[in-house]
Amino acid sequence: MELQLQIKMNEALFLRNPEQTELGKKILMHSIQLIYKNGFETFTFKKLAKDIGTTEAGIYRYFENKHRLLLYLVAWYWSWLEYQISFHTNNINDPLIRLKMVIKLLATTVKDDEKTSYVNESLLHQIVISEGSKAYLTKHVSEDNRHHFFKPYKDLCAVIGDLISECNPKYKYPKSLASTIIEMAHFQNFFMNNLPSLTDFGINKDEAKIISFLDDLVFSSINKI
Amino acid sequence: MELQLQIKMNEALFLRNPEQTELGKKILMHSIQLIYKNGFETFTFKKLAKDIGTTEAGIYRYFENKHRLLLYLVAWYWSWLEYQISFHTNNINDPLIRLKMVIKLLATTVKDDEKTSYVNESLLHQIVISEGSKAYLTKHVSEDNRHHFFKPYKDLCAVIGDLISECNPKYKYPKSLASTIIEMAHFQNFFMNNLPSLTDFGINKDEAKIISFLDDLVFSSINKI
DNA sequence: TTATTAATGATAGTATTACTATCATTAATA
DNA sequence: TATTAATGATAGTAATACTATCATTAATAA
Repeated sequence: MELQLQIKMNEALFLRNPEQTELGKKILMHSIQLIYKNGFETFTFKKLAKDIGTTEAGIYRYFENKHRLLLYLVAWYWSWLEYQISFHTNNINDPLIRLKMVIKLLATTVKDDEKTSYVNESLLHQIVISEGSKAYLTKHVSEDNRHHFFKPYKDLCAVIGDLISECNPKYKYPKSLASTIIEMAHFQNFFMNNLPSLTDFGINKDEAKIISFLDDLVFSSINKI
Repeated sequence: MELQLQIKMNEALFLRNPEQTELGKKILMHSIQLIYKNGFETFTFKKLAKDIGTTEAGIYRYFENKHRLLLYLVAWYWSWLEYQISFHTNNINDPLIRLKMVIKLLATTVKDDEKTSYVNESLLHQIVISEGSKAYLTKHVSEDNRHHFFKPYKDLCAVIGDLISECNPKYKYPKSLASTIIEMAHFQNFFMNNLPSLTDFGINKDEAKIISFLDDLVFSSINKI
């Protein structure tokens, strides 16, 4: 069985749909590799063009600028993750077990998904950890929000928030707890690998411990009477 | 009584000590204003120089580049906050009350501190909320860490972690919980003001609710048996 | 008092970044 | 066969991120 997964992206994110052409797919594939390797700050369209074997102008036909490309990649990731969550929590009735699964999916290193040929989810996951917050930590966050560029992130947060409310309808901060889980799944990973003294996982760098921490955090909060 | 507060900064952060000259103090004062106003991305030494009435080269004599200046400002902020914490928790014996005070100090909008003439803590607090993570979310985080540029942040985290352990010696994740509190005090504030659907405080934008959320999160976690 | 040093000002220059514009070529479709 | 869509090739511009040089001024030491 060979499946192909296509994620419907907000069309305002790009000038030309990168998923519909060979060059577009190359832009996605190589930008993920380059940003993963050298970070978003030093990433330029010129370097990307050289890497692909096209010209700078060629890239600009797809994305207005590198920030839009980052928004695209990050939005793609959150959409993909929401799909993963709905896939893996399907048929599980107990919301507590579903929530546990969500935490696991958020905090576990991702393997490359064969269903998406031009996106390496494993690298993209690392990019979202290191660069994801830069998507919204800008002066134009409200404008970008008006364009619905953060919809996949907000949708995911809403899904998790609803799940938390399902576990405990009386819990007062489901959305904030949801965004806390999402952010901390990534920040604790980044800290563990780069500033380990900010975590309790520095010695063996075991992501299972991040999951335990988040489980403890979440279920302590919502299991109270 | 007129006091002057001087924070001892890591000398590797600057080329020439900005606190020791008039121009240096202007650089700190005006960079805070400019970054607050336009964000770190569009902030340049050229604009800063023009704002101050000096030349670009003049700024470069103090800071190697704008990222070092950001590191300086953020490090300054965390040092200042640790001082605030030690000041406000002095004479409080109960670690639970001390921890509550810490959360309050982390999550409360800061007023300008008269004791530091050339740093507007209120604006700096907003900068740390919006730009603080960019200090370490880089490819050179390990190198910067080797230079001890994050020491004030790590020190603060250690102080809070120790306080958590004092509240409950059996709690397994004091450092991770500490970094979670610090980050979330800021992220929930940013979300509340810019992407309110990611929080439960969107309607009235009341930072007291952020404090309640963090209190609930922390004390649920550590008060278990 | 003069000599020396430290800090600043003024100016110039370079490589890179972040784009925009134009025109020719090729491939796909009508 | 004509038309359109996508790409390639090239050029150019303003801004960014620096580095270098030399003159001037202010503070301090001999």
